[in-house]
Amino acid sequence: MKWDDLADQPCSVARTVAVIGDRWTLMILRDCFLGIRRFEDFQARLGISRTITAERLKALVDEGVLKKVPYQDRPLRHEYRLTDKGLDLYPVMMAVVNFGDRHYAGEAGPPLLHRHRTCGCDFQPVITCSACHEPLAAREVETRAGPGAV
Amino acid sequence: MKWDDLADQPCSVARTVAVIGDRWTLMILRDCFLGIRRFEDFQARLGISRTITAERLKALVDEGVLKKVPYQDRPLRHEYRLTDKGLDLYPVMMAVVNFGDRHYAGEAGPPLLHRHRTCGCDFQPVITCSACHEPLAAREVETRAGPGAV
DNA sequence: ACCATTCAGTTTATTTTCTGGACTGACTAT
DNA sequence: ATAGTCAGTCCAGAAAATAAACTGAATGGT
Repeated sequence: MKWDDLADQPCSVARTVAVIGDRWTLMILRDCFLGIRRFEDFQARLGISRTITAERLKALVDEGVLKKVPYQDRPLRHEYRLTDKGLDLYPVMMAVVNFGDRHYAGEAGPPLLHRHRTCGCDFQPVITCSACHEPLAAREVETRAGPGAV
Repeated sequence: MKWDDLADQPCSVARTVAVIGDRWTLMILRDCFLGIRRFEDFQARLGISRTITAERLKALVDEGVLKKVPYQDRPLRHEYRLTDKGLDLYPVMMAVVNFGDRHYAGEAGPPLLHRHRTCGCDFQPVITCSACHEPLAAREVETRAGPGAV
């Protein structure tokens, strides 16, 4: 299978992975959620080739995950910001962070802490059921074909 | 930067992405959560080269996300199962699925439904704050250096 | 005994992608 | 005039992915 064919599968994972399922794309998104906006900053922080930085940013813009917003004229320059669709990736990011914190944090603890402004506490993300609001475990879930199945 | 250098960064996203941040690895994990266990089944479902299937499965085993369990002798054959560490990736998967359902489901609706056995309802995953149990929004969160920072 | 089939890979040659480094172009600051 | 900033593009070589064939251990049929 080719990478682009993923987007055509009747699977929400495949369709999403076709967009964000790439090491550098995920790292770019991490930086976006940390407030990075400019090409040179992505480039410097990631330490990857400029070609890939440019290509991945363009792909994310084409997908509607990021948008280019001008921040100066003469010379005209743009910065990259998360769209509402991009912000919807926050749960994915937090789930990834949480996994890293659990399994790869050193003895010192996690490299970053997250504070919930609303309640003022440092937190871990907890995934819950939209129906009963209880935390979800993989083994408690049954999957079956939905309306959009082939 | 090289791919392997990611794992050495003081960042939980980078460390996790070093393990799962690859299109085919994510697709393999999707299948694991759907109950696929055997090499030939992964291979057939994904339609990717056998080389990559073998290499990715091996990497996931080396990382402790999957384990090889013999299911017959003569000839000795193994199947791949999620470890407890692998099951910890469930929130990541569900977050990815949820994003796909929101943004890439056709008019018919999502291709798969998830039912919470505990409460009996179809659900969407909701990410909440471990402290106040309210749903989390990206804009309500502040990030700062934690104990494991450089 | 012989041949086909299953399963889990490995090998190989070719195609695709990624990399580092140099370069472009519009402008500002000294 | 010269250097510097920013956002890229271009290029040749290196690395990774691909399809397709092959290996090897065993079973099942005739």
